[in-house]
Amino acid sequence: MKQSSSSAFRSGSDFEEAMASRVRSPDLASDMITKLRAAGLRPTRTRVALSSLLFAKGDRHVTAEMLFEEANQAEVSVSLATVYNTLHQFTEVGLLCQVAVDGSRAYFDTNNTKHHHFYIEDRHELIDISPTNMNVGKVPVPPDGYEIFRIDVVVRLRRK
Amino acid sequence: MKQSSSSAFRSGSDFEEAMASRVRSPDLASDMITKLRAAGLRPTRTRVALSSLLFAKGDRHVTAEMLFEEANQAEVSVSLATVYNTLHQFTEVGLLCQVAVDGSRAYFDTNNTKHHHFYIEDRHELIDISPTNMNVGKVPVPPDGYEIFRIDVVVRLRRK
DNA sequence: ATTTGTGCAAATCGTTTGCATCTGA
DNA sequence: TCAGATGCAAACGATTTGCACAAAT
Repeated sequence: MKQSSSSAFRSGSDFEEAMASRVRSPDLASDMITKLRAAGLRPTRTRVALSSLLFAKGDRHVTAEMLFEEANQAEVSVSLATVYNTLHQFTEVGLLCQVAVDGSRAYFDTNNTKHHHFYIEDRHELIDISPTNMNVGKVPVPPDGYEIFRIDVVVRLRRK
Repeated sequence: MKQSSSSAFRSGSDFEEAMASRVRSPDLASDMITKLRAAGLRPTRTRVALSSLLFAKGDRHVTAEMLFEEANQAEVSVSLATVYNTLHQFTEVGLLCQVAVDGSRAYFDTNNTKHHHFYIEDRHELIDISPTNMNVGKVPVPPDGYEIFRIDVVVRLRRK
């Protein structure tokens, strides 16, 4: 899994050092570089920094605004526009998936395996539901010419 | 069910005539007046006109923009803001329900019974799925202090 | 060197709000 | 009469885009 950081990029570059200084663990950065390369994205500083934030702490559900604040506080300064662009790029290559629950904001989920969600409306908070704990029964046949590519289940919660 | 139109509102009013002239069938208008009154909303011209459009043709999934165009073409001129307000009022009193599938637009569904949806992404189109044809299995217990008030299932479709 | 990404500000889109005016009970 | 609705325009928040600059291969 983990590999020596030098294996992930060209030697003699100060890219490695620059990257390492931006995140807590140099190993994390190199993991991210590997991950980005595997996804076909060039591992730029911004992408490495953002993916480190996103993927370091297990499953997360973030809005662009949330990630933007997090990044600007602790890491490289990024513009909000770039955060949006990056989140969409990550989504396109399958590193993230987008969850439509709120209408007003877009949530991005670092868990890209099949699963569902609780949505706590008054806290604007998402919680994963493993497909083990909840599965959808029979699904009707889609209209002609179309196929199912995803099934989203949102269990909406309110304070008792 | 249906009742004579004069029974629905004060006699001597030209409200009835005005309403009747705005929709194909005066009976439809009076049905709408009844429906609105039952929901605790005053049957104003705008509300009667919009509800006639919404509820005359069976189950529909509309955006504010769609209803706005429809109304302005065929009926009383309404402002887009009023369409939004009216859709929300209808939702609050349970005549409509709001479906969050697209993130960018809000859809309003005239079917307010429990059911699910196909969502055809490339056409931005919703199709009802009766709960008879699809049901969700066991649902995990919600976190403490919260209760489930709705479960949304969206089956996303793509062209084959 | 060439291609690809980034920052910024301005543009856009859907939606909401404030307020003066109108209308139904 | 008078609370409640409506229209309009302006305000708004989230997201996207255009373009000059910077960085990665």
